[in-house]
Amino acid sequence: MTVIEPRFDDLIHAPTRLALVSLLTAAEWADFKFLRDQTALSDSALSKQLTTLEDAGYIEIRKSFVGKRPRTSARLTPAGRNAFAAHVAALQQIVSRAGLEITP
Amino acid sequence: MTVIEPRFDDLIHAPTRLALVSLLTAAEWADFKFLRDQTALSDSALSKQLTTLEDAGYIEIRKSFVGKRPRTSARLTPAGRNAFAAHVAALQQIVSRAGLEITP
DNA sequence: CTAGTACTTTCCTTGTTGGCAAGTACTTTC
DNA sequence: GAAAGTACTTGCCAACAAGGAAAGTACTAG
Repeated sequence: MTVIEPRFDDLIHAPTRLALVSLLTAAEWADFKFLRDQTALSDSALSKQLTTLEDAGYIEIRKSFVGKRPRTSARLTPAGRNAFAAHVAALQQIVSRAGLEITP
Repeated sequence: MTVIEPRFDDLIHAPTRLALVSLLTAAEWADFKFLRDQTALSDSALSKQLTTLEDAGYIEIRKSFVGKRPRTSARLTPAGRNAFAAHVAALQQIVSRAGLEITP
């Protein structure tokens, strides 16, 4: 059992990328359209954010074909999954410092 | 028992203000120096952020004197406390959608 | 050959942040 | 009593991030 050390990550913290990464933790490969619809981002905005996350090493992008149509999918890399978990731990620390109860 | 409806708050989400507000939830009145030291912000940056939070109605600023020296303190308003709780609930929703557990 | 799909890239405008420096209002020190 | 220090506040500015619009790429479909 590995201990996740809290680490606040500015790249992940930004609202749009937080949403993206959280969507990706749930799924394996998620495709462009799905991410665009879930996040309500424009094609160009999504494309840019995916590139940013890819450059950071947090996601992997796969380009395949479905029939003859191109399909772009993304999934978290282990590094991305880790960074997200570490960021969540950091948020948790902030929140618990605040003395708020969290009851799901 | 009041139910807190999740509401993502961009004003609170920004890293510096998230830190500030979380510090304020723990304390009653917190003074300028304390907040500046805990957040590692410059005087000017802190002053501006406090004004931003005050304008939003999230904090209250009190100016008093300790001996002959001025002392600026801040505390959350009920609205601020609520907004923070609602934002935390929103974050929780994002995180839980990701299938990660939060245990305080 | 024109239109459409599925993105990507460039250009540009807008908004946010923090640094730096000057300002305010006193108080303390030399 | 002039200069320096405390405790902030405000104005100006440069850096950067983010998204819209539109053109570009690379095919496929009609």
